[in-house]
This record gives sequence, structure tokens and C-alpha cells, in this order.
Amino acid sequence: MKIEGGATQNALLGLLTMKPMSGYDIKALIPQSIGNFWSESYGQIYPSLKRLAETGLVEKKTQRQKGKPDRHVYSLTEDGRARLRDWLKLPVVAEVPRHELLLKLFFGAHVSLGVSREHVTAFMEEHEKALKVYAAIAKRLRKEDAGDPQLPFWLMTLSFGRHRSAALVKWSRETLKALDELEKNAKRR
Amino acid sequence: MKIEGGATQNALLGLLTMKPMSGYDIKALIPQSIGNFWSESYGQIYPSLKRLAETGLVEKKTQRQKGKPDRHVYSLTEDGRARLRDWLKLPVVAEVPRHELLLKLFFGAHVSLGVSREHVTAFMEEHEKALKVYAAIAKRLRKEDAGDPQLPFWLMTLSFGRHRSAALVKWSRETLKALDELEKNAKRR
DNA sequence: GGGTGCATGTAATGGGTTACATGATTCT
DNA sequence: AGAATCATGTAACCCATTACATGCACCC
Repeated sequence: MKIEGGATQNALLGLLTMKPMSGYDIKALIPQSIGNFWSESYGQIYPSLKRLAETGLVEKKTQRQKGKPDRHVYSLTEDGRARLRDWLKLPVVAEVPRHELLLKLFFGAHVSLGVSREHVTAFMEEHEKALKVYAAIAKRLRKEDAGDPQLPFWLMTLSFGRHRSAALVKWSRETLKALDELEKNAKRR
Repeated sequence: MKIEGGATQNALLGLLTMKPMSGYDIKALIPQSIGNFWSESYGQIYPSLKRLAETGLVEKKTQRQKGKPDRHVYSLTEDGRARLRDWLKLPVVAEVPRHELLLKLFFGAHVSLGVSREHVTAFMEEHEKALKVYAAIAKRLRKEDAGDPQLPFWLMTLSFGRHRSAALVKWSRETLKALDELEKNAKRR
């Protein structure tokens, strides 16, 4: 059995397990849920929901509203739930690496050391901020969603972020030190 | 000043600082250089080289060969070098996160624990293997390229990989333990 | 009067992979 | 005999972002 539609459609199915939602709702929910490791734009969400409805994986209901445009609320069907489960079981497809910071650092010898230092510093600050965000989310989740059977999985993804960001902050510090050493050596002659 | 062409063209310019190369050469060199954090396909490389030549950032020379097709060897021009430096100075553009493993783990409650365990295990093994590869490359680099002014930068990118992979292996182990705990708790009732 | 939020959607554009097409040589 | 290596390139396709288009209501 082949599963077309790729990860985007399945991400939407996953989010719709939480509650029936419109495309607008979904977009708004992402930063509070899978936002740390996944993103979707309206340009993907609306057409994808349409396709999911056409293939019977979600059901569409229109709610009329006064003043505001109609809301198109989508809810998961049994077929949709089954499709999601099938997709979850498939092995994770390896992602092609593309890390612009490392590319620039790799060629860092062609510009001044200050350039690399700035890139690394910005990167470090990003991850320091991320660490704070993760801590805040974990705290909130443990309070608000205590007992939810999904909570352990959510905490695992948060833990991933913490491990990674902590390691990358450490790397950043070491790298900044190494850049300073290079500078000293360059001046010494 | 705007720089079009994006990261791909600049990655090619960067690689061409090492030596003049054909598209084929470049593709072959990637796994031994920037392969851990960057990838390019022929479908990108050949058209990009063409465009770089049209805009005067690289120079094309054709070497005829017997039996084999002509080699089109590209070398960096002064303009190309300047362009690369300009690009290196630009802030790193933040990449949109897309991490399929975490997406699947986030929705892990919808399938059996074994599914998540398998995904995490595969991920862990990937990074354990990566750690060995990084160590081997670092050793080789320190021997073969001792004294090269670019060496420190190359080691920094390798160090990045080591820090990250080590952290992710640690996370994997903890997560597998957490999954085991969940299993025990589920059985206890 | 103007920004922000609600709410939908499409079109243009960019960026990328994969498959296809070609063809001689060399290794197994 | 058949696979792998050398070597180039294009076309079809997929996926995704951004900008555009619409329009009311509410708040300052």
C-alpha cells in the first residue's frame, strides 16, 4: 500500500485528532503544539484540507457566521484515523541535510574571523532562547495536561529540543573560544 | 545589494575555491567535505554552474577526452570570489523546522509503543554511526591537512556534528527508557 | 481613519529531487 | 555478458513559501 500526500497531509490528520478545526485554527494551533519541529503555511494547509476531504479522510462542515466569513470546520473520519496510524508506522524518511550556518563556517577562512563569530553568536542566542521556551512549555504542559495519555510523548519531543539546544549552546561557546584563539595566533606574527 | 541564486550557487562557489572542477567532480567531492550538512543533486549543480558562468562568477574550460564525454571544468573568477565573500557575511537565514521523527513521536499515542521505539532506535543507530564517521574524518583531516588555514573551520563543523549526535544519542537512550516505563505502567492495570 | 483579527483561498514563484537519455570504457 | 565508472544535461514533478485578493467588525 502506498501513502501519497506526504508528511503535510499526515501532520494535518494528526492535529485534527485533537479536535475538529478550520484551516485557520490549525495554523494558530501549530506554535503551541508541533511548532518546534514542524511548520505549515496557509498555502499548504487550505489545499491539503480540500484534498483530504475529497478522499474522505476528513469531513467538512460549514458554520455560517455573521459579519465574518464562513468557517469550514474539518473533523477526522475513521478512514483518516486509519491513514494516520498507517503513516505513523512507516519508517521515518531521512532528511537531506542543509545547514547554512555550517556551510558558512566551513568556508570561514575566506572572510574575517568576526564574521564567523557573529554567525555563531547569533546561533547561540537562538538556542539559549529556545531553552527558556522549552522549559516554559514543559512546565505549562505538566500542569495543564496532567493525566493526558499523550503527555509523555509531548514531553519527549520537548526533551529532544532541550538536549539538542543545550549541546549546541555548548558547541557555540567552544567554537567562539576557538575563534578567539585563532585571532590571537594571527596577531602574534 | 541583493544576492540572488541563494545558497546553492554560493555553496558551489565555495567548493570551487578548493580547486577548479567539473559538475561531476563537485558532486563527488561533497561527501568528503560538506556532506554532513549540505547536499546537492546533479539537477541543481549543472544548471547552477551554467548560470554562474553566464554571470561571470566562474570561468568554463572544456577539456576534450578520448572515449569519454568532454569535461567542463569551472574555475572561480575574482568576481566569484567577491560574491562568495559577500554571501558569507550575510546573516544566516533561519531554516524552517521539519523533523519527521518528532512529528511521529508527538502523535505516538495513536499507535503501539513498539512503533515509537523502533523509530527512536533507528534514529539512535544513525547517530551512533555518525559519531564514528566524524571521529574518522577528524583523524584523517588532522593528519592530511595539518597546517591548512582552513583546517580549524573544518574541525569546527565536525565538532558541531559530534556535539549534536552525542546529545541525540543520549536523548534516544532516555526516551527508550521512558517508553519502557510507559509499557510497564500500561501492563500494570 | 487606520490597524488588527477573523477567515478563506489562489497564483506566482522558487527550490529541489528523480527519472530519463546518451554512450564509450573498464572491471568482474 | 553485465555492471560500474566517467560525464553531461533536461524534463517532469513535487513541495513549499509569499504575495495577492476579499471583506466585515471591532478597537483606538
